[in-house]
Amino acid sequence: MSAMSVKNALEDIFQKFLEKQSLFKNREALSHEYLPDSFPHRDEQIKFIAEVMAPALRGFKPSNLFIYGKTGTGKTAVVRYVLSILKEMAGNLFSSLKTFYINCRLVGSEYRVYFTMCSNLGFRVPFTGLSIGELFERFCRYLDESRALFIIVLDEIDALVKDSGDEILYNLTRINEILKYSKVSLIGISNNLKFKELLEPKVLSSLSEEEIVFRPYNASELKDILWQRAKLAFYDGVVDEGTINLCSALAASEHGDARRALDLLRVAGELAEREGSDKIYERHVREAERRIEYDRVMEVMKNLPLHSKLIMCSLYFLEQSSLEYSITGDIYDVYNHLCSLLSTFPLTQRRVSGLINELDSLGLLNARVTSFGRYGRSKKIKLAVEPDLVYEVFSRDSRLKSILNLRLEEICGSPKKRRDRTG
DNA sequence: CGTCCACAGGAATGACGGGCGG
DNA sequence: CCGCCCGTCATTCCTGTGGACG
Repeated sequence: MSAMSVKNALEDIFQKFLEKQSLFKNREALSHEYLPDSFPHRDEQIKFIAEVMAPALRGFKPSNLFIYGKTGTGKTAVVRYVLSILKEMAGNLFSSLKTFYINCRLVGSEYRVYFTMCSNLGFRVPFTGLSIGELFERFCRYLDESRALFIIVLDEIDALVKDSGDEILYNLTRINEILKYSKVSLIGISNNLKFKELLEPKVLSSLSEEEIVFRPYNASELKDILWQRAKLAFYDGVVDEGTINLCSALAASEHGDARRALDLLRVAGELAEREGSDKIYERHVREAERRIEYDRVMEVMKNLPLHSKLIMCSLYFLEQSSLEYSITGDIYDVYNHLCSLLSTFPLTQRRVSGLINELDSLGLLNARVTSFGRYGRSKKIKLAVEPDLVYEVFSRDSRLKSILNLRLEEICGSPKKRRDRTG
């Protein structure tokens, strides 16, 4: 193709884009960060949280609050909304009310939580190097110097506790005993209920002086939410009843995740727009569903460390055999062979077992412990994604593409005798 | 009913790179 | 520069275990 015709083609694309009426009036209204000014079906929760937090307006410390509910049930949005109004009103009064919002999954460790809060206060601390005790003392000092009422929101708090323990919560719940001029109140947000079992009773009772549950939305509630946003996001006539119904139904079947529903609608809108359609049809929603999953898996797999990739590869090979599922030992065998093909030192089985669990929680494979009686106890493992996807991602990896076209027998030498596991 | 497989998964420990304060 | 502590990843050693088989 000559340079000229490339240019023409591009101009054509841009021209068509300009001529086309966009379907979106305001794309932002469907994004995760968008804070609407009303929350359908969350009146009760809003009222409750507001009542718990209200004492802050008079400078009293609100009770600690513990919130749980699955992803996409509006916990984060509602809390942020209530706090933003609260701060607004506090600003009109005397009071120095400050809030921290920490997403524990992103922040990750006790140290980094304190670090983040210190930074938000405008104090510079080394981002590593201090002992936690030292950092905590400084943090307390800064809080006291600020002479304010602090509300600390710890979102996805279960992630923090799961790999850092509940020490940080213990410290934060008794921080008021240390502070002279400031007060701290905590809001913990958790995705799963079982989180409570990980806490010591003392911490738990202190953290959840008040407690509230966000139930998943059902399909009809999701519909209301989607309509609210769709009217903001799209021009009239772009979405119809059928589109909204389908999005809500799909999201409702996955534990009523509103975020999911909004994603579906947004991506479906983008697909429809790109196609030049004047409205969103069912096929766009269906395609959006595939697309979202595809993107997610691609993104996660692409960024996997080498050995996790090798584990995925091993499973990919094993699934080409007639076995109904694989177990840890199978994977470790193949994995070992792959390592020697790539002249890499294999990790221990203990570590591989751990990595398999991590891949499971990433949703790339399904692993569940099963007893085979006389034949031991292991994990039944299956791919949770399309094998073609595995192939596609790894064929772009310079280290892996050389082995990806091998067959199982070529890797393990003679086909290993395998116990019958069908049925 | 006990045995024993093939691991699970906890705990302790270590290597390593980063970054402090002195 | 040193000594210390951090988080992360990995190893080593370990005890625990559901249930088919004998």
